[in-house]
Amino acid sequence: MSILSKLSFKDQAFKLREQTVLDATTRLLASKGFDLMTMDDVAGEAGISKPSLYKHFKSKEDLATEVMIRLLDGALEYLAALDAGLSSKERLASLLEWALRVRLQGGLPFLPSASAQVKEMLTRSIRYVTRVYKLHKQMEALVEQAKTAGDIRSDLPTDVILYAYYSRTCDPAVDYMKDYGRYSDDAIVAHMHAIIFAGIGGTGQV
Amino acid sequence: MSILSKLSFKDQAFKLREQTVLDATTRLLASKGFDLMTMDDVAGEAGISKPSLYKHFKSKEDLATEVMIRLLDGALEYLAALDAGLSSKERLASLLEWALRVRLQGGLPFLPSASAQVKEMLTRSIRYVTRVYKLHKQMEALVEQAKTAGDIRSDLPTDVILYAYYSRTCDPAVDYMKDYGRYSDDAIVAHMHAIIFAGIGGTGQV
DNA sequence: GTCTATATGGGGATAGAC
DNA sequence: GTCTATCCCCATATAGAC
Repeated sequence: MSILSKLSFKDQAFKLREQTVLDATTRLLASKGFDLMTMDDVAGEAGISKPSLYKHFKSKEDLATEVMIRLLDGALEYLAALDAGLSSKERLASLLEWALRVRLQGGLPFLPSASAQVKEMLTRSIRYVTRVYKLHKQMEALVEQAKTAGDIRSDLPTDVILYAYYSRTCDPAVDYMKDYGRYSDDAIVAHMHAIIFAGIGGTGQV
Repeated sequence: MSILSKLSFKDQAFKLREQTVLDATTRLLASKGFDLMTMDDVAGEAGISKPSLYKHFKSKEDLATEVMIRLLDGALEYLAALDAGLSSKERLASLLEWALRVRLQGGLPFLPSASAQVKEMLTRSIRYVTRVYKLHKQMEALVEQAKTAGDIRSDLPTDVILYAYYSRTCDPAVDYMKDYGRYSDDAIVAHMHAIIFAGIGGTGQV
């Protein structure tokens, strides 16, 4: 039974419209970024008026935060649904591939912006921080396990590995491969996988 | 003989003030980014008034573009001044270290923004594009040579290698290592070197 | 060339009708 | 709850005095 069937007809429409707005905002955040995205853009893209938009979300910051929360929920769900037989390194690789494909289809990276304002905005949201913490703890465990298995280098600190990993989801190299290199999504994912796990150095070189 | 000594006293002061403005803008672009940086910020940081600022640079875009041009000139100079005995891979590593240290000291990355607006702004400047092209050609040659020497993987396209390389100069992992990991600049440089050249995978793993 | 003071436009947010 | 029309701040850019 869908969650929607518990609600009245009007509330269903309201909830659906909310998802439409979140979808539109996701696309706009991905293409223009937080600073350049205007509430007029969002209203136009979602097909509603600006005051209606403000009935759903009390501010631009609130709206963007909800988008990021939904994205993190998606990541947590994906991670939880992974095949039980996969190794830790395979899980890391699979989640990275998921994130890259989300982004290649107009979605958002985990780290949406280097802007101090956006970072601060997100850390003010308890619901966002809770999810980041939960995901980070799971990722930490995966890296530790992969280190033990010898699939991830043990000579680099775990947090450094994770920072590098998260950063690949917003790597500008993806845009360059797509826009200038004309690579297919599959090729881009494969290249990013190679770059993060094996590096660009020749075999045996450090 | 300094270039300044060819100019009148007044022009010398003018040129020096221009460098002060560029320095201030560099710091502000690094901390706030183009969108959030205001011309009031720049004027205040440089210690002049806004109209004076506009006597030096005709627009905010012009100002930011000049900053990027000066940065690229710095990179080209650094590359040209490298010891003749260095291998191609050593040159690549050295330039990356230079770029990371510039950034760690409040400077800018090569790829200043993922914003379409900023990218378009920069590509409108012939002087900027000329320098990007010149640097890119030199980098391409270095990667090709390093591939031949077996120091860089030959199974990845050269442009993919370069996109990954450029992206490391603006990698958010650097900020995370500095802000959350409390790593020293030397440690950050070493970790970034390890990540780009050797990857995070265990030895012999791909 | 430098300043104070100001014009102009855009964008976040809302009042009030329906 | 949805819209039209509007408020108001802020940031780019400039006019005009010295």
